[in-house]
Amino acid sequence: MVSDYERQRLLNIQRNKALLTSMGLDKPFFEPEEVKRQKPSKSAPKKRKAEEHDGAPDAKKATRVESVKSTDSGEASPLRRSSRNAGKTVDYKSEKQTGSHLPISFKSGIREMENSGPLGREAGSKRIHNPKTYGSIPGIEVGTWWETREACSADAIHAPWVGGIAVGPQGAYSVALSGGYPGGARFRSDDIDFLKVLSLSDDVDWGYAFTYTGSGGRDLKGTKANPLNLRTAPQSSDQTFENNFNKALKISAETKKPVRVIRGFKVDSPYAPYEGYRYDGLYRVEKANFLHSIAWQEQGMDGFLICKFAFKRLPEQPPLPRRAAIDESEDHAADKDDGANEAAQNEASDEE
DNA sequence: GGGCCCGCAGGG
DNA sequence: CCCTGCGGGCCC
Repeated sequence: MVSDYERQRLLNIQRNKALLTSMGLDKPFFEPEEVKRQKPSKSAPKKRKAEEHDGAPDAKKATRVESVKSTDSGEASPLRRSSRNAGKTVDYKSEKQTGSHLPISFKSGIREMENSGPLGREAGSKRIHNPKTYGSIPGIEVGTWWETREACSADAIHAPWVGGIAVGPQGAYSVALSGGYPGGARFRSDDIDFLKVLSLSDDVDWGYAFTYTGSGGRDLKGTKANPLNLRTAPQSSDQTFENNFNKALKISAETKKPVRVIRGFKVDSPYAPYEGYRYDGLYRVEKANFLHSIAWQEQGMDGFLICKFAFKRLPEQPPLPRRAAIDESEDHAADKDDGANEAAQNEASDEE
């Protein structure tokens, strides 16, 4: 049996899908080579320029993942993981620690190195690049992976440690899909615990297009005597475009400035990394939609209004990595029937 | 797993 | 200076 809240969430998801579809973002508009796998000749090995740097296996110090070191030395690291080996997240974790399957670009970000190759920061975590720039950061390739948001910040990809939107005058510099801000939908589970609030998002992620929830509308302050100072709180008011973060994304939709996108492991999406945070390249805000979906108060009937944004990935970037199909069937079975995912699914399963 | 609380970086 | 924000680590 489905609670009213879950029903509303599913409705919101349908709305978000409709939002993307109405703009033609359900079509396989992205890289043709991603779609037509039947061309065996040219698509296979090179693709990632990341592998050019593969000759430098000198992982001096890993920030935190000490075991991600030179065990991967000579191997040509495949871009995608075989779905055969991908039954469990645990498997991936061990793979990550040996590093055997990871392209170099997945490791470059987690190292603090002196001068070996283009990096976003110096040894002492000092930035060499300014995060307040539109577009890519020199030396940081699409697909670069970090353990923490702090590391993302140090490499100038996404400056805020916590915030999801990096604000600039002509639009957002970058956004983080981190999963910790359900925003668009906070639901009470009637089925399990009457007071339990589930943090389920209604956002749709088709990889090359996705919806994004705005900021605000949550009371993070609490009272003077009892300041909440938490990073999560139930939606307690409407979101508006007066909010600086939302305003920035609205401006992005007007200026069409590119926005750097990182996906975090907490995102409920087949395009989310299993661990850490990954730079997925440049997107554009195609649309800023006011009052698109509804978040529900704990009491129920009073919905809060949410700012929704539609993102589209810019062309001529490396293909997006995608979780193996077997994991997705566990995660959630949504988005099975859209063209974009169909193509990506072929991509994911073609290594069998 | 959940609750608490400490940060930082950025913006006003 | 003040505040916030889709972290992270600690504790239980």
